[in-house]
Amino acid sequence: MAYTVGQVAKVAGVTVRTLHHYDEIGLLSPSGRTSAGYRRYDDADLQRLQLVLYYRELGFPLEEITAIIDDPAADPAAHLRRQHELLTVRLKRLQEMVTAIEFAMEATKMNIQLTPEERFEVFGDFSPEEHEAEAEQRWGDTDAYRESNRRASRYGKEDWLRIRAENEDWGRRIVALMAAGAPADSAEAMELAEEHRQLICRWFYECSYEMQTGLADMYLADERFTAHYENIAEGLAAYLHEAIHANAISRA
Amino acid sequence: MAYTVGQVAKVAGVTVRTLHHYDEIGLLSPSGRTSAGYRRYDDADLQRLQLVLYYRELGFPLEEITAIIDDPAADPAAHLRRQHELLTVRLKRLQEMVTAIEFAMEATKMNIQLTPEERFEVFGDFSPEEHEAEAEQRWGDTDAYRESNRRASRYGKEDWLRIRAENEDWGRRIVALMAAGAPADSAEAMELAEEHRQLICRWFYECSYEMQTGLADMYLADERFTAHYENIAEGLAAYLHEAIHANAISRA
DNA sequence: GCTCCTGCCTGCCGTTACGTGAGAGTCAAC
DNA sequence: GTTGACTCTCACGTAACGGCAGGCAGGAGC
Repeated sequence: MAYTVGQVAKVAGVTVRTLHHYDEIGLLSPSGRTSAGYRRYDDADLQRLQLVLYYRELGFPLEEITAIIDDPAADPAAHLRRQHELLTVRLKRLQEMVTAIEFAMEATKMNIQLTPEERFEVFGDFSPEEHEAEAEQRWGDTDAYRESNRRASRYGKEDWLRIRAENEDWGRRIVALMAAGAPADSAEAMELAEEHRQLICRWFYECSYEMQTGLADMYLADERFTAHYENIAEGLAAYLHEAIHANAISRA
Repeated sequence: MAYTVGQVAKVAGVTVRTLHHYDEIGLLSPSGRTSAGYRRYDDADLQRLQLVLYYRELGFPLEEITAIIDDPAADPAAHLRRQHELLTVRLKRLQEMVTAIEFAMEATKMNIQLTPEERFEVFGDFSPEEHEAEAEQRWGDTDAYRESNRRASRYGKEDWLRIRAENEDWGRRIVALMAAGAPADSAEAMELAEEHRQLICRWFYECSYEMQTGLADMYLADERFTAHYENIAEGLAAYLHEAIHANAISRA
């Protein structure tokens, strides 16, 4: 099968100019021409173009792509493996960025200031080791946050006022309970932990017990989140942490 | 806190030249200068830079970024939500590419020719509807394939010969069994289905029963994969399909 | 006071991967 | 046999910097 520039451009989702350019620089020269000088691409050309586009999407400069593809030591399967590897690396990077954004979202929701280093953690010298497992742990599942923001983006001023009111009401009650001396694993405290979870469920995302305990751990582990709760009442961070864990265990 | 260009560049992971450029085009002008003309960036500038870098990473042209950031209707939270959305879109796109590569890998492993359309499916007018659920279903879990190729990339010629031998041995036995008239849900057929799964486990990736049934479905649904098995023996695709399903049910 | 080294400044030209016409020939169809 | 869609080859334009030149700034050590 032979194709014209236009046809190739259409099926591959690139412009004719791009194909001209690739011809110019010798990255992808059509295997033939018609008598009138029209470019004719065949199946092998398409295969090559596919490789080119994948490597391009992966951010390689065209010159390098030429070298990679013309490398006689690399068979098609090797290219696929290589691209697959590179893709998964990029995937990871993107997931890191998503996590960073989610972290920032949670932080601003709590009125927490980020340090410059944290702000650019994901850009600067990214330390892959640390993020690898931690990032996934930190929020449990990113689908949840996706859902959260899909919902949150639709809330108006009224909704936010209502959320705040519910939240403050809950805050007052847990502070009162703690002040009254009820242990964190008492039925009342656990009930308030359950309310905390359901509040998240109702307004933001489906929050499992597992995810809630993850949040609880973060409230203690990250001092800025700790500070948020300690600001409300001394000892609240630890109290809430224990109540959430106790509740999760009892419901399991 | 005030920072010099060099400090900002270092913490943000960009070059000094880039900051100069952003200043030139008015995208990010430092809030002040020293008496000697040195640029002085403050925390607000850093915050703005963070926004810039995120949008840049998302592929926006700088001019557009200027417009987006200077939009008075968008508060910080709105930016975070927006970036989060964009990121998840990109994430999905990347995952699609990974799936496409995996599809191509499986196809070449089976010596199956791809049509031009399939080749560029992921590039051309991507139809989001179709891929959304299907892509995830097709391979069950992409972690598996990641593992597969991490391992496969380390195999040498000897390994491949061995894999081929094991595979052909298995092929001969299932063909013989089918020819002997043993039903697909017989203990012997199910045992060979189990071997099929363990062959994948041993050489490529941890293949759960669920994933194996996914593969089995594809062997029937995609006629090129069907053809592969039908080439070995008539009715083998369906036979294997049923055996795999029967085996999966009995082990559940 | 002088030197040295590092960091910062402002031009200004180079580069990559195309975009965007201009002007002209080509091809299938009506 | 002319229209309209498609193709060709120059050729200049562009975005987002990279890289270098030539020249101050400022603290450290002598």
